Amino acid sequence: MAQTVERTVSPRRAELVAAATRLFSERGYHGTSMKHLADTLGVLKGSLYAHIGSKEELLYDVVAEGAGRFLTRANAAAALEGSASDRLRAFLVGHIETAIEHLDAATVFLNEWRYLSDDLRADVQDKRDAYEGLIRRIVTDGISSGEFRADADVAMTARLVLSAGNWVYAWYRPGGSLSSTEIGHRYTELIVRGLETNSINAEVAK
Amino acid sequence: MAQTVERTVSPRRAELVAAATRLFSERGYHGTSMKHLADTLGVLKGSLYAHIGSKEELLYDVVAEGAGRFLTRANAAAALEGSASDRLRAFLVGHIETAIEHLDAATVFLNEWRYLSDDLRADVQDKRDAYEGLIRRIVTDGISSGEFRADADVAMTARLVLSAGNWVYAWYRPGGSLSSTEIGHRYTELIVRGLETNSINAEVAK
DNA sequence: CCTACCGATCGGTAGG
DNA sequence: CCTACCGATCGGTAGG
Repeated sequence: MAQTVERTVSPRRAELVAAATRLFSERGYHGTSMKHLADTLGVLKGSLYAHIGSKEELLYDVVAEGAGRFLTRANAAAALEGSASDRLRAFLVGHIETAIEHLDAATVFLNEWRYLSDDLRADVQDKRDAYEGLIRRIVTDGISSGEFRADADVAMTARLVLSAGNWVYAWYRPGGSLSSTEIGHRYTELIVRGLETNSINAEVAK
Repeated sequence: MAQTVERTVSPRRAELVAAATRLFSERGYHGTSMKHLADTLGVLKGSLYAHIGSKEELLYDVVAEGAGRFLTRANAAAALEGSASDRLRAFLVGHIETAIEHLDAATVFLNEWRYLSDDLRADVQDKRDAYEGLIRRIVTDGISSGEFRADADVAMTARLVLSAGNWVYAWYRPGGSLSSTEIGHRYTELIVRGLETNSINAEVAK
């Protein structure tokens, strides 16, 4: 009782999850074998089962870790005081920063979660629904406050924000000229202000 | 020489490609076995090789067919006479109609193309680049004509359009209340006109 | 973490 | 399109 209990996942398991994040991202869940994973860690595949129960458990770990990161950032953005467009910007910037800082985890989260079995997939679906609820709420608030146009389509606006954020993994490559923060800002400008000229927003903007 | 030459792919091969489109979409390329495909068609897996050379050839067929559909519609949109926003709308509506009418093919095209070997993948990449070039051109034209704001970011705007279109497969389910055409229109409105109030666009719009 | 192994399945082929 | 088969690999386990 004097010693702190080892409640953290074993470091070896964490290495396994890290390797799985990498390989599942590059080759897909079904395209990655346990032997592949084992080779990466320098052990034989049978040895992996000292740390995990199954390959699917590993996928769930990677996906849940990704989902958790996105949700944490989004909750922070939604809780900000400030205008709806401030919160929308914080939400999208946070999403894109997360996606880029953890590109492999984001890729697996977005592409491979559908291969989870029913129970685990339902768990992830709940998190995705909660996530979408946060951005919808921000849009709704902006309409209530008069900041966004009254006839704005909440569902479609929320989806456009998510589409911008969720597609980043597909085109972003490290070393680009724009930072993740800058990418988020530009998308937000586009969505909030639109493209057309003849808008007084152009003059209002700094 | 009197008979027309059988130049069309054999109907059996077409059925195979159709089955592959379905299964690769649901389970992924690596998650679909040749036995699986064969079961769907009611034959033994060895028999499939009378129609194809390899499993990868099948993936390429599905992906190339999807890419072709998108490109055809996009070329038509880009060739329209009319304002840049008209062409942007036609581009996005065409993309979304194509994605929804051929949801499985679109899903495979977007998610599984990366598992093609280098040569075939490069071929698909070229088509993707051409596609992105078309929408960038439309945005550039809109800036030149003064229709879009002069400080618009061409690359980011084009990416936002593609993000909206490419993410549809991830959330759209048949039986929704919006038609594919309507979805395309609403996204286009959002991108072109923006969300904020205090825009004279609100009054200008019909 | 290794040795040694399990039954099942993988993509693909030869020959008819 | 079937029969019959190929070597390789799959996820996973028992026992140490």
